[in-house]
Amino acid sequence: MTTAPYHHGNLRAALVEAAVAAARESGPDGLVVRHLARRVGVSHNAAYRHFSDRDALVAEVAEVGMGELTTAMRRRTDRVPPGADPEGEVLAARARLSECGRGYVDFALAEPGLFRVLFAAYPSPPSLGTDGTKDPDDPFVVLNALLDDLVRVGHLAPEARPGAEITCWSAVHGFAVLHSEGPLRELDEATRSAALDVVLETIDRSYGATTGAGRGAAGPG
Amino acid sequence: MTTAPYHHGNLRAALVEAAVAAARESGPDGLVVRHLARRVGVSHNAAYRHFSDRDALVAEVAEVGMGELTTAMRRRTDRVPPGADPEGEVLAARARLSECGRGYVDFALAEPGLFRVLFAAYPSPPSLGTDGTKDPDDPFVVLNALLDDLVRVGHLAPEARPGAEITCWSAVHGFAVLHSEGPLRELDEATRSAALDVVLETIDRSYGATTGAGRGAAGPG
DNA sequence: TGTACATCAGTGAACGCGCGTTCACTGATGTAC
DNA sequence: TGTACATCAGTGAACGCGCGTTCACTGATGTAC
Repeated sequence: MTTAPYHHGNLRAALVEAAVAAARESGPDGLVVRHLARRVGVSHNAAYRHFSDRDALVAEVAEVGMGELTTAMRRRTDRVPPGADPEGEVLAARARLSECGRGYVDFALAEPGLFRVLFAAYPSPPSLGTDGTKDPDDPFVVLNALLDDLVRVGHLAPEARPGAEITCWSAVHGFAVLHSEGPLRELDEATRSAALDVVLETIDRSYGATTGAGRGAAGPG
Repeated sequence: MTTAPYHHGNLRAALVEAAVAAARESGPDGLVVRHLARRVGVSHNAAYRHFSDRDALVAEVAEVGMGELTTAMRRRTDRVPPGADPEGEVLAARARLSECGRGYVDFALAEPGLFRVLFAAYPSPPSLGTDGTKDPDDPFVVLNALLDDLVRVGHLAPEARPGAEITCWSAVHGFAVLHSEGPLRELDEATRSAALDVVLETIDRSYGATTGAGRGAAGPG
């Protein structure tokens, strides 16, 4: 057991790591500079060598969280097998949209603290629409790509495309917020899962109806 | 100008009023016992004669906010003229559901602080489903009644009724949260209004598709 | 290879602030007799 | 009608806590010569 060296060596990274852990445990309120410093074994003002502000540290945590959210979404969309024929492509595109929503909710329920930090510190509005620079780690960019796909394969009518990103985001975000730490937090797992299915089916059915594909196709998932 | 009497006379009500005003201005963080007392012209611990806790005061504010939310919803649904014939009844029921959502969003955007208090202090889950005691001031009860109507007039298939309340709530709540103090808070009024129309049309179209009423009917609103 | 020195990453103590809550107390009120 | 007294609604001071941030400082590091 060596005595602790004077220089930490990687204090900045250690602080971010501790902050992420604290955010997971307690959300934004857990991001207390003094606690993080103690957790890392350093005096409570050493953090100011690496971050100008508490806010700067929070922003870093939000960025990590954003990456994890994107990962959670992609992990699920990537599991959808690509369609073999045109009809299969339609099914795959629809499934990907639903899986994307499930990934979002999964993350919010598995990491409520990180999820709250994300939206407490969310930067100015993300790139809306499909033009402008696209940050591949922005969940909103991922969603837009899936919706474009849905138009491409002919499930969603082009006239119904504008605003679809906000509709999907709203539905899934609202579901996440209400269930993660909101009034529906006590729902049992089965009811919650069924309710999410209903949300996703409702959107899928609506989009199918814009192209007349609504009747008799397989549900999402 | 008379000198202030020793007894306030109606301190409890005055504190609640001040608390509601503070919540409107600054959300949950504005509910500081000491500030409210000063605002009412009373020493900072007099509040404890009327409220056991800060939490008790917050709960009172949440109740007032809940009432205002319900009012905002009903103000809009009540403005929808009842249908004259069966077809008109369908249109009216659909319009009422959309107006209910608009009322919810209206409130969240007009009173972001109160809205946040509402959901920070929301009690255990409200009555789910349609049975159990119904608090007429619970927004969730209002929503459930509108959805039941939609089934009654034949627009929403009975099989699609379960879970519809969570779908609608999620979509509208997510929209409200994202726009009220979330990442979409900077959107201009026209874009926002159009986006809300899209959300409501998406749900309406989906419900119409459950009974085959989807094609060619008038949109919501 | 050795040394002076600038630079950087830490430390300990303290500032200034604000909060919820409690304590012992006082002024006002209203009621029993 | 008058008075003693219980009760209630206030007050001022203080407790205990925790926070972000700053200050003057010290120990370690690495580089120019």
